[in-house]
Amino acid sequence: MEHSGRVKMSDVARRAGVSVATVSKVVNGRYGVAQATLDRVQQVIADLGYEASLGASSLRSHRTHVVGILVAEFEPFSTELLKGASEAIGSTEYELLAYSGGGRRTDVGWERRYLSRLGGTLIDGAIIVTPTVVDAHSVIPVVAIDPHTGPTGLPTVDSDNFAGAVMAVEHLVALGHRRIGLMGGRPDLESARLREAGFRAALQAAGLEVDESLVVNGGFRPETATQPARELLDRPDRPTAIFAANDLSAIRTIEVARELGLRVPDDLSVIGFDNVPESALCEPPLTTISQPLRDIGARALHLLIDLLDDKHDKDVPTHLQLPTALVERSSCRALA
Amino acid sequence: MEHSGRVKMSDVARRAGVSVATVSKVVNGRYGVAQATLDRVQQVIADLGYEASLGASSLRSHRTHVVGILVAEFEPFSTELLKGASEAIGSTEYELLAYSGGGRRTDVGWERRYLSRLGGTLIDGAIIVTPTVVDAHSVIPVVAIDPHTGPTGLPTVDSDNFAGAVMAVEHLVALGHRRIGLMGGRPDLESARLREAGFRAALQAAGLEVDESLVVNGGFRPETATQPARELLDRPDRPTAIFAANDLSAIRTIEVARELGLRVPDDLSVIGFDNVPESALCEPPLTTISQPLRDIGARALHLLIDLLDDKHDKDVPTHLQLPTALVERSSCRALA
DNA sequence: ATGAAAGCGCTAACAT
DNA sequence: ATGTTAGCGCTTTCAT
Repeated sequence: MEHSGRVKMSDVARRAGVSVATVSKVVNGRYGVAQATLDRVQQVIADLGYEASLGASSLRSHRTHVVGILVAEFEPFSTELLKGASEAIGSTEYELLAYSGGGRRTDVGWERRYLSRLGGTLIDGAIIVTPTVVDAHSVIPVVAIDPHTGPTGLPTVDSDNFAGAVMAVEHLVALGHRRIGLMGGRPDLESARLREAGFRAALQAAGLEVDESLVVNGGFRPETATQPARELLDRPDRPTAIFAANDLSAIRTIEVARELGLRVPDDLSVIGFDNVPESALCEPPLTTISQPLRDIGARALHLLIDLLDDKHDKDVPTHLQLPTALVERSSCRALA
Repeated sequence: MEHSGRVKMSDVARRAGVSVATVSKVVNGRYGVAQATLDRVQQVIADLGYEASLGASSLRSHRTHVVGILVAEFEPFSTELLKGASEAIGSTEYELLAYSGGGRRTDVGWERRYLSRLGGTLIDGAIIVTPTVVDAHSVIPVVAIDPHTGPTGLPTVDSDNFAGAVMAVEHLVALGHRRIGLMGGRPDLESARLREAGFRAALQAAGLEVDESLVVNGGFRPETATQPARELLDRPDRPTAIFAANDLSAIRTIEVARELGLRVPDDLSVIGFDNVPESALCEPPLTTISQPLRDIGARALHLLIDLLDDKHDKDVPTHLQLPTALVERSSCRALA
C-alpha cells in the first residue's frame, strides 16, 4: 500500500481528499473543520495508523508536550529518578523522553550539548540529572536534580545531603568506630561536597580527628572507586569503617575488601548513601542512607510541569530539599 | 549576544562569515572545506556552544545515530533493560533515547504510535519492550524484547521462560508444597503464556493436578495483582505456595498476604520471576527466577546496531534466548 | 572551496 | 470551511 516508509500527513490528505492543512487541523484539534470532514479524516488516520512525526511537528510548532530527562548514563541512580518521573507523568498531558549519550559520556558539558540538541524543538522542558555545567538561561525551562557546586540559579531538587552524611557517621561512631574512612564522591557535585562536609562535622562533633589519608575520591562510580578502595584498605592501619558517598562506590568497596581477604562487616563496616535497590542485592546487604529518589524524580517533574504551564512564579528560585534516613542492613557492626 | 533562544546554524555562519552550507559541512565532517575555514568555523562553534538540533537535522538527513528504546512505562523491569542497553551503547557511536508515554499508557498500540512518532526521523532504529501490536514491517529496524504471543517476524531477545517456570515450581514441590497457585501474567505476552505452560508442565510431571481456581491473572503489575491475590488467599483452602509470573506481582502478593494476617514464608511461600533489584528489597526478600535483564538489554542493543550497520543477514530471523536461574532468598520454605 | 536553492514533514497565517 | 503559502533548522545537490 505505502510505497516506501512511514505514512505521512500528505498520504492521509490524499486518501481523504483534503489538503494537508485540514489534516493538520484535525490532528491538532483546531476549529474550522466540518463534522463530515472531521469524521472522514479521522477514519483515514485510523485506517492508515498515522501518527505525526515528532521531529517534523516540533520543528514548526515549538510545543510538543514532551519533557526530557537528560542523564549522562542510565545507571541505578538515574533510573530510580526515572521511575519516579514516569509515575508522576501519568497525571499529566505530557510524554517522557529520556536521553543519554553513548560512549563519550565522560566528557564535560554533556548537559549543555543534550539541551541544545533537544531543546527548542523536541522537548518543552527538561530535567537535568547531576549537571555540572549549567547555563541558567536555557531556551526551555529546566529543573536540576542534584546539581554542581554553588548556586545554579536553576530550580533544584535534592535531598539533605549534609544531614544524611552526619547520620551515617554518627551511626558508625555509635557502633564504636573511631578510625573511619571516607570514600568521597565527584567533587564537582554539591552533593559530594556536602556529604564530605557532613562527614567532617560529625567526626569533629564526636571529638575525632580526620585522618586525611583516610579521605579518598571514589568518583561515585564503581570503576573510579576501585583504586581508592585499595588505597584505603591495603595497609596495616586501615580504617575499621568506611562511609562511602554513594551506594555504587560502597558496593565496590565491599568487593575490594573481599578481594583483599577482609570480611564485611566483621573486619570492616561499610555504609553507603542513596539506597538504590542494588544496595539490598549486595552481599552483605548494604547499610545506607536513603534518599527518596523516586520522590525526587516525581517532584522535579511536577516542578517542571508547573513551570511549563506557568503555574509557578519564575522569579522565585525554587529549591526542594527532601529528607534522608538511615537504613540498617548488614554491612555495619559494632566494634568488639 | 543571542537575541532570543538557542544558537542555530545561521548564527554560526554569520559569525564565521560563511554560509550555512559550509557550517553544515564542518559539523558533519564533509570534505571540501579549506583548513582555515574549518578552523574558524570550529572555533565559532566552540565559542557559541552550538549543537545541531536533532529535530531539524533528522528531518532532512534520515540518519541520526540515535537509537530508541520504547517502553510503556519506566518501571523496574524496563529500567533494568535500559541499564544494560546504556552500558552496551558505550562501545558504539550511537546515542540512546528512551521514550515512554504519559497517562494513557494502558492503551493498546502504544508501540506502533511511538514508532511512527519517532521512527523515520528521530531514531535510526528501535528496541521495543513487551510489544503486543507489532507490525513486522516497520520503517526502521526494530528489535523486540519479550514480545506478544505468537511469531512476530521481528528479531527478538527473551529468556527461557518455560524452563524458568518449571524450575520455580520444581523448587516449591521439592519444598513439599502440593497446593500451588499461579499468579499469572499478561496473557497477551508470550512470556506469560510460557510461564503458565511451565507451571502446568511441572505440576503434571510431579503428578499433581492443577486446581483451576488457583490460577489467576495478575497482569504483571501491582495494581492489577491486588484483587487476584485476595481471591487466591482469602479462602480456607488457600494454596500453601504461589508462583507469581513476575516479581512485581509476587511482591504485591506478599503484601496482600500480610494484610490478611498471613506470614511469609511460614504460612505461605511465594516465588517470583525476573529478579529485579526490588525483589531483594522486599520483606522477606523474594525467592525468584532470575532473568539476565541487563544482558538482555545489551544483547538487544547490539543486535539492533548490527542491523543498522548491515552486519547482519536480515533474512535470518534472529531469536536470542537467555538462560534463567533460581535465586533463593527468604520467601519460600519447606512445608512442616 | 564555497554558496544558492530546494526540500524534509509539518504548522500557522492568510487567502478564498 | 478549506486551501494556499511560507517557513521551522537543517542537509544536500548543483552551480559557481
